[in-house]
Amino acid sequence: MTAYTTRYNKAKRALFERMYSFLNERQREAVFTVDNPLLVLAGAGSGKTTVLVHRIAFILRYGNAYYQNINDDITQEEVEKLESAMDLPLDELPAFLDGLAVGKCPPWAVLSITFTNKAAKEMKERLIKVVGEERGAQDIWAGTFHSVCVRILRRHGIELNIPSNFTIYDAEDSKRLISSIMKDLNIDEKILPVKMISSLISKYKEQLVTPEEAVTPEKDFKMSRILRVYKEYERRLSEANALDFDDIIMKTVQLLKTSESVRDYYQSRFKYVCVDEYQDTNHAQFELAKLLSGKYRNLMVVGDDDQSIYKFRGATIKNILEFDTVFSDAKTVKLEQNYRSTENILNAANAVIKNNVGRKGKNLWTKNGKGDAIVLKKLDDQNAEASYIANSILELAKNENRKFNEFAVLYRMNAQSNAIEKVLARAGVPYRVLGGTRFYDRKEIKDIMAYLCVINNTNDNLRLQRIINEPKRKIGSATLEAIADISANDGISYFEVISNASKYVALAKAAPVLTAFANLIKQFVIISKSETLSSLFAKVIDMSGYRDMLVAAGPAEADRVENIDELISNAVEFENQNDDATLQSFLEEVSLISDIDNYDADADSVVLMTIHSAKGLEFPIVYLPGMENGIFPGVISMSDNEDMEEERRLAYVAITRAKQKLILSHVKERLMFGKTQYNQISRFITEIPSDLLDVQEEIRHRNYMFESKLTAKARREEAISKGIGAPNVFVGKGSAKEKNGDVFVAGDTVIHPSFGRGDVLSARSMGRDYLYEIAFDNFGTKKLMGSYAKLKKAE
DNA sequence: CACGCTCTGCCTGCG
DNA sequence: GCAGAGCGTG
Repeated sequence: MTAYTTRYNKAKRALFERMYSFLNERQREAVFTVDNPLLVLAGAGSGKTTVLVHRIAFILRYGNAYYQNINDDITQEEVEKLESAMDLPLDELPAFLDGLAVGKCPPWAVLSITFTNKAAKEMKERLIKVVGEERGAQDIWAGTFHSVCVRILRRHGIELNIPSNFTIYDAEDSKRLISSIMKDLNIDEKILPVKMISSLISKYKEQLVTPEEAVTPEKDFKMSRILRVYKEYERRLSEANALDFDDIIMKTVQLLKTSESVRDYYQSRFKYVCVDEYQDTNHAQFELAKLLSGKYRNLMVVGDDDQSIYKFRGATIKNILEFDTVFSDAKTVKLEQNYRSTENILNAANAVIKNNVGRKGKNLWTKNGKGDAIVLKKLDDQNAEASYIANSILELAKNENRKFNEFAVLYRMNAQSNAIEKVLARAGVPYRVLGGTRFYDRKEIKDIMAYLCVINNTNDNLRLQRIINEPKRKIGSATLEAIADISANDGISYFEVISNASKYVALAKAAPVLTAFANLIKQFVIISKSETLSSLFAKVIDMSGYRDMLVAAGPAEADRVENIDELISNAVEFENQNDDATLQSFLEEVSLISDIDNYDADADSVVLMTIHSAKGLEFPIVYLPGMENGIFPGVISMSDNEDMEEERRLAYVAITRAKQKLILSHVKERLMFGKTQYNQISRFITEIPSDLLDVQEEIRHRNYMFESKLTAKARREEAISKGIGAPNVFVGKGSAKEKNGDVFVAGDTVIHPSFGRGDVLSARSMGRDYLYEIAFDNFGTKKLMGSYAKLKKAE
């Protein structure tokens, strides 16, 4: 080693630091730390995704070039060449540094795991930008925990006796299954609620505990019954060739633990593993990450213990708090500079979160300047609160020339959205609601999906049971019980039983209808093999009689008809986007998507969602209604200290979503679940130093709905001038829709053929139609679908 | 077996 | 305030 070697290594680092001068020092450290376990504690808005993306790009291009010292003999000439490179133009540096790469890694050897599809998609897009397609950005495995595991299980699950065409049961399916098991085992749902059992089973699976491994105190009667349900639940899942969401992780862990060849395959493949939102991982996910990175041990986890808000579904903050104990050679990097919010907003967030005991401790700071004071508004009731938000949005849109997509209204629970939605509609503010009932959770969609699941996998007894009498086919509970008995005795699926219904004495009476149903499904199976997805969907909807059933129900079910049609358009879309649009791949994609994945930040409308859904997002202006004890923090968490800390972390997440303005509000009385509550101001507000707050009160002691200084006509014109046209954009799948007939907005006066004159209170886009709430002069307020109502404009 | 009535319970929710 | 489950009746 010559004297030049030290100088050489130093110059090399200086060059990399220069190349990454757009990052701060902490961020650079995380990017350059490539080998061994790494924990990045990334505060809200600290550029965590930037670090993840650039670190992967760095690994692919330069390997461990920054920290790997050169020990060979270095000549004076070589040192000087390196040192003079400091004068190179910045855009020539990356190519120059290629010569210094050490142990760079192929893209397919990098695995990046996130929680949501949205995060995975964003990650992929940014990788393509930074890494570039020519460097194989496409080949990086970037997916959610579930998509990664499903991929592994489809390919290797057979080693655990999981056939590759398994179906996935969502939370509702799994509750139905539990409920039917409890009936069979004669367990009273009033003593042991389904909800409780399902969450216990989920907890076991998150802890990787099988029913056999679960230990119960001898005399614990309840526990022993729960375990009996768990055992039977497992049996029926495997009989139906189905996995629930927890299984997807648990079985993958089991597979990696038991099969040496599968474990070797993945461990040798993944040289680098990154896990985002690590604070949200549960025990099973921790084991999975540990297993997948088990050979090279280059596991990087990124998270923020202060943003851990999913304890209730099994996330354990322990994973992050104990990371450096489990991996004793782990390095920890803290990102505390915030690039998102103003100082006032950050100070408020810091002041709230510092009341938590169980945390690593971090203090966010920013160079963004103080910014506006945080507004704290007190109002009469939830309607006044909603009106205030609507007025405030219109005012800021006008005075500060804000676009509607700069605003977000974040609430603790979905039930709060109703009052706000109504008023926004009246005020002509375009908005979208995320969350609540997902498109694929709607009954009619789940029914049609159940048909498709049975067509794909006739062993799926649960889905078969769901649709066998939907629409009505005169197959009642007595027949179903007989089918279940035969199925259990002969060890064959429900479908096999009904296919041979005439063979069984117990089914003699129902045999004709059962055979007809079995033939219908068999026909669908044939169609599924010869025709396109969309044509299969259309035939299922029509030939099953499902559409006729809805149409016969009249206008009340009009929106359901729209939804099943929307499902067909989704199939068409899916065909356009995928070369191999099989039924199996469609079902899989659908079972792994969520609403937030459809959030489109570019659409110009105010967005309403829960604080949970908003994690990872940011908005210039954020409203937080319902800052009241009993709402936020929620009533259930008020008695438990750990739950209270989770609520406080949720408050921290909520506050740190805001970039420029934060508006908190609370009300004197609130109508909720049909009851009036009188809540005190949220304890989290009292934790914010008062000098950060601009306290305003607007108490009128009277019932109060949206009042605008603008007339309905002026509001509408304003809305149209802003390019909104029709007032609201519907939830969920956001494809542009053709509307038939005249379209009305809140404030219009219309004539209905039988109800006469009325005023449109709200208009809501539903599929290709509109749902109007109309106050008729003589018939009261009614909700009508535009295409059925035959409305005419009055004037 | 289907329909309509009453009763209940309801936070947050990844995939 | 609303949806889904349970129950009684035709």
